[in-house]
Amino acid sequence: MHDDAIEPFFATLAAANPSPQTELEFTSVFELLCAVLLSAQATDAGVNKATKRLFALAPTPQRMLDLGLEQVTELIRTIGLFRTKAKNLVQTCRILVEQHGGAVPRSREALEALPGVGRKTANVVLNVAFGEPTMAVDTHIFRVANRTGLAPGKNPLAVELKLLERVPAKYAVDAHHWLILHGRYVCQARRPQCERCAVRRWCDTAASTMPAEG
DNA sequence: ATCCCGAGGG
DNA sequence: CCCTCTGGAT
Repeated sequence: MHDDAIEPFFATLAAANPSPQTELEFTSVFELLCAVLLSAQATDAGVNKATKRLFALAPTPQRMLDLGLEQVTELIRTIGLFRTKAKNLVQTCRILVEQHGGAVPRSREALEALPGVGRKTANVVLNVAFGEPTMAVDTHIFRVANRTGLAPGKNPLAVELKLLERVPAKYAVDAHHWLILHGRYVCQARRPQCERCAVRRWCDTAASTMPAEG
């Protein structure tokens, strides 16, 4: 993708969706952290079903500790990787209570020190909860960035760094949501919906495989 | 590089 | 059946 295409690319996504948001359901920063931790290799819809049950009984770190690992495991059983995630959730709650006064820390370093929280999860929390212009490169963003030529890279970190240097500052906070939603509903993994893609005129892949518009 | 791991869609 | 879903730890 040419440098000159980046501004209109994001302007088009912005016009179609002025205030993009996560589709994860939460009512506090703690719940956001839990939902994002659970969302690894899982759909938002699936996570929302589980967190509806989980947050009803454990809306705070202390309440989740009181609930215990067995109960937490049962409540999130419908999500993939549920055993690992349950352990990570409970242990994360323990650290929040013992080291952060029951609050979610605001630094990348403290977030990534939580079990089950890596760079991508920390980036989501920093962006959604604290408004920082981070690029949380998930499966969607990795695919869209490479396919379109917006920010090609062989691994998520390489894509993230290229996005940070290439996305205009005015779009930096919302960019990660635009790219996710675009990947989820239009630029899908299996069958990309190029026919109804608003930004195909700037896309490397669509340009090489589809006729020019006329 | 490999493991974890259920739900939903094609 | 197969692939995909806002990955992280080893």
